[in-house]
Amino acid sequence: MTVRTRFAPSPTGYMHIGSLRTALYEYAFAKSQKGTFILRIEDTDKNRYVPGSTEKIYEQLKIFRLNWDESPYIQSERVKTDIYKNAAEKLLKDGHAFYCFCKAQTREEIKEAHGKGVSQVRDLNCRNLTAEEIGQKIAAGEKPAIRLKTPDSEEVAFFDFVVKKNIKWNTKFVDDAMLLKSDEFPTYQLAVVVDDADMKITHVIRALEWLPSTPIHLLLFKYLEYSVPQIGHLTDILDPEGGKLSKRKGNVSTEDFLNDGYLPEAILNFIMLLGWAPKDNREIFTLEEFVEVFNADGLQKANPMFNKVKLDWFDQQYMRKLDIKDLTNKISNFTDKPKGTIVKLLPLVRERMVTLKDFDSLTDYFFIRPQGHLKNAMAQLRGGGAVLEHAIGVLEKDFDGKILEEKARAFCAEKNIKVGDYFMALRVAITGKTATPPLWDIIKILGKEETLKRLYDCPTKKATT
RNA sequence: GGCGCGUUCGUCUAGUGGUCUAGGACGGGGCGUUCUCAACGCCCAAAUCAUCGGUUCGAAUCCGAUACGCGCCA
Repeated sequence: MTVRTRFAPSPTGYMHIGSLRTALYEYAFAKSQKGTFILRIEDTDKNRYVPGSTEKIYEQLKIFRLNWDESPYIQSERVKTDIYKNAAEKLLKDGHAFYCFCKAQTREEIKEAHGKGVSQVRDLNCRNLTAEEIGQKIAAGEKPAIRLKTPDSEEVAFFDFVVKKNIKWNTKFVDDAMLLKSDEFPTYQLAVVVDDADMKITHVIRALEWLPSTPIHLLLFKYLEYSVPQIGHLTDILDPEGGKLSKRKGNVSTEDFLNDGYLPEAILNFIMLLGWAPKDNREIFTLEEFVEVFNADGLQKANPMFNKVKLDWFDQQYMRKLDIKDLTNKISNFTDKPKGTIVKLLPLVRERMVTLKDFDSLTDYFFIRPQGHLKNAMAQLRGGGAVLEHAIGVLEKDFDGKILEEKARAFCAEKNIKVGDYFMALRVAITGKTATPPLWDIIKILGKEETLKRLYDCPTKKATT
């Protein structure tokens, strides 16, 4: 049997980094077994639907190269085929569901009605209505919803192939889940089961947060007479601040990271290892390599914490792998500088960049002459003024890196100053910074005229004292 | 509150009864190279394997309880 996995996001605005990871594992699981990976948009919850987000999901998956097979399945369109309604009616007919006429309640209302601490699992109002009562209500124009008639005390269980454990529940703790709303739209619970069966999904891989609704699905699979797929639950990514990774604590959407200048390959590689590990400590994987080595055994069961510092490291690794042309193109999305300029300065800064965004801040001194703060910096350097005068003398005569180096060393030896101090004085005078690429590389690009102008503009006299 | 899942260096993890004085990576510290930074090379610190109890000749590895974390329901 061919493996079929699905990525089933809800279009609620953006692609969460955790969703991307789920998609990645689903993709890798299918592809590693020459299987099929499909995409299903779960958009039956009209309240949570955000226009444009379906397109965003397509776009993001493409950026990360998680290409799905078959055309995407859209639940709101499938509603029109009555597939969910038919399933709900079958359950009704077989006595596994009941009509519910209760008004939809908000969380707050339910809380108030039942008091805190009381878990209301059974629907007492409508579960036991007689056929006659139901008939009257419908005749009176009331639109019923359909809910699952959960058995009172049965055991439901399944083997989680990720957690590698048998997990079971007593149905007395499983609620009478809403299946079909009064507008005939299915809830997540019904739609997911009907679709996984209809699309012949062999392996359901989803986040741990769905584990508690699994007993409902298990009952539905049974009552609808579908065969149950393998089910496995993935860890949730935790925020270093505590709790699940959430929007208000920082970046969570894949777009956020992309906009911050991280390369898709780096993000993907980082995500791979947040919840899955190989046996051999290897860390760098392209998507293809990952598919090659991926297996469910390496999936973790403890929630990992999102550690941005490691992401930075991955980004640096991938940035170095790019050739100048690719890197230039990518950087040009994050700076106003023309590509010609980027190409020229890139060799000086590429080892120093962590993200694509860093180009501007690492090269700003090429475009902005160092200003007032320079005085302070200069004053701290012993003999700074004399150094600058010396350097000016050398550069005016010979604009050459080798000669500058030689003469600087000779000068330092004679005046008994450190070579490091000499170049630091020059560095600060020319760039206004204490950390830069090797000085001559910068001077060469600035040119003789600009370099000398910057040196002349320094408050050498004051700094000498 | 109820139900469920989890727990190895700060973080991601290797480890599936003796080979573990617990390995790797990120981060941190140090040294080297060096005009600074970065990069690179070498080295170091860092886990009583959550705790307690049990099984066993022997446990990070098996079992139980507790604690803590995370989630779901409402």
